[in-house]
Amino acid sequence: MRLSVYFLPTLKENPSEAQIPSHRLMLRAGMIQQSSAGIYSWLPLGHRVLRRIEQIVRQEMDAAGCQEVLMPAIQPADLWRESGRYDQYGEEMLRLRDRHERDMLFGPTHEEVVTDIFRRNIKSYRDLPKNLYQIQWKFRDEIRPRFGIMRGREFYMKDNFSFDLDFEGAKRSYNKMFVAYLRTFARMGLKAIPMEAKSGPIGGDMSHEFVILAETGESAVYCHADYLDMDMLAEGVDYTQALDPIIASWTRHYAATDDKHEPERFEREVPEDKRLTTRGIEVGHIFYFGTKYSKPMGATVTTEDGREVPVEMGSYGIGVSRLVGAVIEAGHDEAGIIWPESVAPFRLGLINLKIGDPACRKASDEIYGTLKGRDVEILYDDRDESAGAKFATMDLIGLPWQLIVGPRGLKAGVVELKERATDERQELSVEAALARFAG
RNA sequence: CGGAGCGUGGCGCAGUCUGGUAGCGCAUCAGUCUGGGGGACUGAGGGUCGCCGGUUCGAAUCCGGCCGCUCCGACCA
Repeated sequence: MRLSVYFLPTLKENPSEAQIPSHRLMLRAGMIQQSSAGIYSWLPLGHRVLRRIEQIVRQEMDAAGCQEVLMPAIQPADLWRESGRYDQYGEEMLRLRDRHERDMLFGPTHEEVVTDIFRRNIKSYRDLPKNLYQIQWKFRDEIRPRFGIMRGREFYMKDNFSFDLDFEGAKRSYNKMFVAYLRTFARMGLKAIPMEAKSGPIGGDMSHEFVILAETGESAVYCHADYLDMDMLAEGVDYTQALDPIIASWTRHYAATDDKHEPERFEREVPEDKRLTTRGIEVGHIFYFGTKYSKPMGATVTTEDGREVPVEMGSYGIGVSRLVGAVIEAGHDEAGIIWPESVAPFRLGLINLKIGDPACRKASDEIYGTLKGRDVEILYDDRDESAGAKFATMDLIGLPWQLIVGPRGLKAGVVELKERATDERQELSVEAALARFAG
């Protein structure tokens, strides 16, 4: 992509409403634009990141044996009356009425819809387990949206639902999601720590929130510092193998969010020098809820011995749009964003320092043409701007690599490669640079 | 929802107290010089001062109502 034609409305100054780095930088880097309170448009750069994160989530869901569906955003109120949640769900639910005076709602979540799909199609234990997921926009009319897309009213979410015959099966599904989440966040370069969370109506220990530690996070968290040093499981996982050892190692220490925190237990179980009290960003939540919806909605299956039982369910959510902010909170400096390669909007930024110089132009065009031809995601700053402006823009949008073509270097037959995260620079020939990225 | 603020060219702000020609920086456009960290100069365009009503000879400024947005708290991916 040539920057001269790319829609990238960057800001030099900090917008006054943005309080936290991710919000500030997303606005300054032209990734998002507010439409109304808690509702944003995603501009090209932001949209690319959103898509990349979405794709990682999708791949890991698929790898864990989930199947993608897409449920309606607008749901009938009757379904919610069946589960008993229509009256119970508060003002966060956006309620609508269609032209026939039917009560509708913009889905804040999809347990009812997915349970309805299940009950209409699955009747036998032989069709279990099943695990369906979707990635789509939700709307929750939050009292106070804030921090840009971190707490929007409209947000992009992956949610999935497991269906099993019995508790043992449900636990297996839960564990799969637990591991899938560890992998998903690790691939984005995030340290997400599974923390005990409010367990809801069923009780037990089958509810975890995955939390990125960050001072700007919304919730207070308490955990054992050793979690920070643990390998985030970047290598492959065989979901047919027992997952208990992985679960065990990730639950062996104390880690809890504010509403589940037990100070006495924290002090008893965690040595003083290992007690970490900080704040965190919740990016995922996994949850076992048994027959809470299947029972009232009549989602039953027939067992091997002919009994009819409500299906055991769990639900699992990842805040996809929130992750964009979380990745920025985890990776930025004074100059701007620092993307991990896995989610970067482009892998490489090419800077032609001197537009008026024929040699610079020729070398830059050649590099751009070659890499683009080999499907390298490259953003080429071919604007007629000063060198400083180009450096500033490139640092702001945070692409992992910058390839700098200037008259000084070209005279010596080299271009400069800069790594955004470390600011390490090396000079190399054009050929070497091409090989480095097209190889 | 309780508390606190803000709304003036695209962005950041001044002007409002004390009514009287709408202003600054950045951005934009044209041109020239530049070109290794948001460069310089010259010129230009762009604003019903959130909306409605009131007071007044005259309202960005005073009064009333409404709308929008932000921040702090209780809820949430």
